[in-house]
Amino acid sequence: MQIKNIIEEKNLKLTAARRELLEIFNFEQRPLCFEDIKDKINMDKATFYRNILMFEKESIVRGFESNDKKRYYEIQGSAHSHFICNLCNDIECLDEVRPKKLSGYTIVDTIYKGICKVCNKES
Amino acid sequence: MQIKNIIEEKNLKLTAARRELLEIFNFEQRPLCFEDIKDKINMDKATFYRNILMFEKESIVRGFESNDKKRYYEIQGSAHSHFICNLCNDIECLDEVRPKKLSGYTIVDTIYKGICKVCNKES
DNA sequence: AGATTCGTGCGAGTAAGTTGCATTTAAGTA
DNA sequence: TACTTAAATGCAACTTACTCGCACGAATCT
Ligand SMILES: [Mn+2]
Ligand SMILES: [Mn+2]
Ligand SMILES: [Zn+2]
Ligand SMILES: [Zn+2]
Repeated sequence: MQIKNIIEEKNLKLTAARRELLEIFNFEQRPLCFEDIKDKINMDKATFYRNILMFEKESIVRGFESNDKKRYYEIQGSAHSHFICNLCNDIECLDEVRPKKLSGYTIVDTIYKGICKVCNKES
Repeated sequence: MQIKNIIEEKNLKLTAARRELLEIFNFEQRPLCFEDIKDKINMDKATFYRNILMFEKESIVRGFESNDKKRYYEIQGSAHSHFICNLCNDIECLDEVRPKKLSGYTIVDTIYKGICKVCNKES
C-alpha cells in the first residue's frame, strides 16, 4: 500500500518525518529500533517517538520490547510471531501464523526467546 | 527445595542478601521486578541487580523484559509461558507447557502479549 | 594474625525514552 | 494565492531503570 494512502486513511497529516519513517519501515519489513535508523532519518528523537506512538495508536506499526531494553517497531503486515535470541539479541520474524487461542484473552503477539540457529551452532 | 541447598549446589556463598532475595522469590512464585520488592528487602539496588545477574547465570532465576521497560525475575520452576497485558501491563503465568518446537532453535521462554481477561471485560 | 577473596553500599554515570515550550508547517478557507 | 489555525517539530531539560568504580567489610585460608 502507498504511504500516502496509509496516512490519509487514518486522517493524519502527511509530514516529511512521517513519510521518511514509513518509507523505511515499509522497505525494511522487519523490527527496527530508534538506534537502527537514527542515522538514516532527518528528525529529532522526540519526533521519532511521537510519530511512532501515533503509528502504534493507529495500528500502522506494532512494537515490542526486546532483551536489550529497546523497543522495536515493525509495519503491520500479516500476523506473525518473533524469535529473540538471548545470546546475540537478534530478532527474527517467524512465518508461523499463530492459531494459539486462550479463552478470555486476546493474543496480539507471540514472542519466543531462546537460542538462535547461529548461536546454537557456535556452542 | 531449600534455599540453602540451592545456593550450595551452585557453590555460592549464602549471604544475608541472597537469602532474603531467594526467600521472596521462592514464596511469591511469580515474576517480580526490583520495584516490586525494594521496600521488602534490605539491600542496595546494586546488590539486588548483581545478585540477580548471578542467579540468572546460575539458572536459579529467569528474567524477561515487560512492556513497562522493567525486567521481571522469577524462580526457576516447571517450564511455563507468560502472558503480558498491553493495557494494564499485568503479567500472568500460564500453566501451559510449551510443546512448541522450532528446528535449529532452542526455545527457552514463550511470551504472549495482548489483552488480559480483566481488560477484555472492561472494553 | 595476616593475606586473599568475595560481597556490599554509596555515589556517580549511562542511555532509552519523555516532556515543556517556542517555532514552524500542513492543509483547510477565503 | 494569501490567511488562519491546529497540529507537528526541534531543542533542551528531565526521568528512570539500571550499571560501574571504588572503598569498606566479612568470610575463608594458612
Ligand atoms: Mn516481524
Ligand atoms: Mn511464571
Ligand atoms: Zn543468537
Ligand atoms: Zn490487562
